Amino acid sequence: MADKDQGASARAAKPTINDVARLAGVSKKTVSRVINRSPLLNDETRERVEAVIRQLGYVPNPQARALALGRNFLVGLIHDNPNAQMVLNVQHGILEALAGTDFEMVVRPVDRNSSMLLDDVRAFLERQRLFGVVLLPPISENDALARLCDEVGCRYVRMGSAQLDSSEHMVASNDREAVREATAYLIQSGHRLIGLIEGPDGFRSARERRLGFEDAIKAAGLKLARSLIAGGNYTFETGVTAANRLLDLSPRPTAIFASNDEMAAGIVFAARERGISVPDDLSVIGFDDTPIAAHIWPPLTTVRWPIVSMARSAARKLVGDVVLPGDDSQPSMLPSMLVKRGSVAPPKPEVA
Amino acid sequence: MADKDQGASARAAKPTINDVARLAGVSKKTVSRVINRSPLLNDETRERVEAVIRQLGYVPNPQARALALGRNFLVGLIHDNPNAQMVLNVQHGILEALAGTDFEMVVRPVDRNSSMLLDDVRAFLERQRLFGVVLLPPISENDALARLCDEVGCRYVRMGSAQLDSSEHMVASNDREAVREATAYLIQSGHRLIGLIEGPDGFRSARERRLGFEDAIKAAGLKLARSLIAGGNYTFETGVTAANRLLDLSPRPTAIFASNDEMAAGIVFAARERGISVPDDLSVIGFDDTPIAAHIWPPLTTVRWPIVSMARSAARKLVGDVVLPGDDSQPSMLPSMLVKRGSVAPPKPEVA
DNA sequence: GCATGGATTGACACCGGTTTCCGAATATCA
DNA sequence: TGATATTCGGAAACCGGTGTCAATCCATGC
Repeated sequence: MADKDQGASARAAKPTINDVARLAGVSKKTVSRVINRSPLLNDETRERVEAVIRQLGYVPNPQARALALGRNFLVGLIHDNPNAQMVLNVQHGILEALAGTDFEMVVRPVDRNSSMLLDDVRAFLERQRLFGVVLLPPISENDALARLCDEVGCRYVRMGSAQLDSSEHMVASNDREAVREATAYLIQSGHRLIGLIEGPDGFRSARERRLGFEDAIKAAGLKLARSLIAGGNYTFETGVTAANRLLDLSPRPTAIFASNDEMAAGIVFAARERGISVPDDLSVIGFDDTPIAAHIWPPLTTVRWPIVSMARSAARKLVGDVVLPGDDSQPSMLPSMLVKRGSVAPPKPEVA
Repeated sequence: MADKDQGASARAAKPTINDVARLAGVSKKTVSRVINRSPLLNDETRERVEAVIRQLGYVPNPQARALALGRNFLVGLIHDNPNAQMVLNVQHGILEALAGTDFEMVVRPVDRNSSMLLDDVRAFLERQRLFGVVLLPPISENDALARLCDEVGCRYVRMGSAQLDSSEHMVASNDREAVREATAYLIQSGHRLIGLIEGPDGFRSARERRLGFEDAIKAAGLKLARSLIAGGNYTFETGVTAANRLLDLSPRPTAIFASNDEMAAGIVFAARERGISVPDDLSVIGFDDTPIAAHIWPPLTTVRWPIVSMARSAARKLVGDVVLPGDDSQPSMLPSMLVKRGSVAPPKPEVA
């Protein structure tokens, strides 16, 4: 009751498909064919209708299309906020891929630890009838979630650090190889006692990065000491804590690889508190190449994770069929690369 | 052509309003009344229908409702990525306010400098027929954008650093007063030569913060030296550049206030490069209280900007009428507060 | 000149809700 | 008990597109 006048009288009513049809002297269906780029359509008719569309400034109503088609034009981004910069980068990547299409992006943060996770997501997907979703790590590593998407008939693409689904449903980076390379770089710089701050249990990225680390250590014939591996949580604070544990060791490691930049920044923070100089007394390498990596002192040598490209690729995989039929060429694997900055130096002679 | 079987046969068809009506032995209209909480409805009937809804797990189709009602259930977030953490905080605030309602959030980054800005946004709003939008600073300071929203009949709420629209359309913080307080704190600590790195021209937040700075300087009877004010761009890099300019002065300022944390981090970075100790040789205060403020060394004294609360309030203002009719109680002004950490100390005697 | 057939086009039902209009049922009241 | 007011429920139209299927048109072949 008590309807509000939203100023409808002030602005012209939006033209509908019927208006276009009437002015062009064709049927609704034909206009619909023009909109949907149907190939079985006379060029002359198409042009006439398009002229009317331009003249009227007609825009098809997405809600009506969504209802008729049984699905809307929304791509969901489901994430368990791992890191603000990363989430925003992903949003940009997705929107880049969606630009110029009819699709929009809706964002859905979820709580990884909630017992309601699957129910929440199911309700979200069923209610909104999304066209598809992009799943961000770490939540993308949850197989139950992928199965749920299948079950409710929602397309999905998972982003992650390893190929944990068919290439149709996956965009991955090669974390293991990239970390092997980063660690090899430390070894090549002369380090022999190298610490690792790994990510949380159950994270695929943590596992892949740890495996890469181990690959390099083994390949160099070094000993893989259990004590040189500390656990972290991908947060700055746990980076500080883990770094303190490693820096208490004797002999002390001369270099530490952290599974992400936040924790690497924590190492630098902890080192500074103890008067340990980075990189003179301690070399540090992180992972991700978030802005913090370039903004702390010294600038962090890190592995650049191609998150924007991955997101773009993921979104294209989702809507590719519709936008560019037959374009199945989105890559499923994008390489991570070592970025050398100022946090790595050869170890001091007396330590080595 | 070439329809794909999306596994429809595998999952049960979704119940429609007709199924509910049949099972409850009532008409569609009655079910619709239950869904829309119509007051003219027998309690007994309502309960019976609700029981069936629960039993069937019925969820009204948002696309159909959107079509019938002429508006959808989407709240847009329009931003010109000022800072990842801030954008994500705003997303969380909005989604908090929207949780439990039928609304979803769609995100729309725009380019402040694009000549197509207004056309892009207009196309977006007209196409999607959004229920409403939240405008983030700095783009929220664009009056033309607000007028555009009015024009296309889209509700809007602007977030910002000053009350630049009616309270119905605005959620603001009191930046000027908060910065006055922060600067007064520096003066009270003994500083007399205080630098300012301000935000870019044309940003309302930059202006408000500068005014607060000037308020405090004048109130203390200090001289407002033009040379002590440097311009920045709200980025880390310009913070470094501006800090270098100020630190080249002789006599050198003993404290610097930066209009945001990124630039304040740039000051700390520049100081470290020059061997100037923070806070012993230089005190620094930032603004925003982003995570970087707590994660650099020393932890940054800063002004906490209540961005999450502002976003929540903004979203509630938008959908409040629908969700809680008559709830007009969302605040339009939320206070910023000084957070004291480790980057401020009294100036050294010989410098003072 | 007429049948054949591919290329175009249009009529109509339908997606799943909301709303209008009106008849029916219940409650209140004389 | 009958009349009137009030509330509730049902049929059908409508929101603005899309799918199905048949009709129409024109060129070609005999």
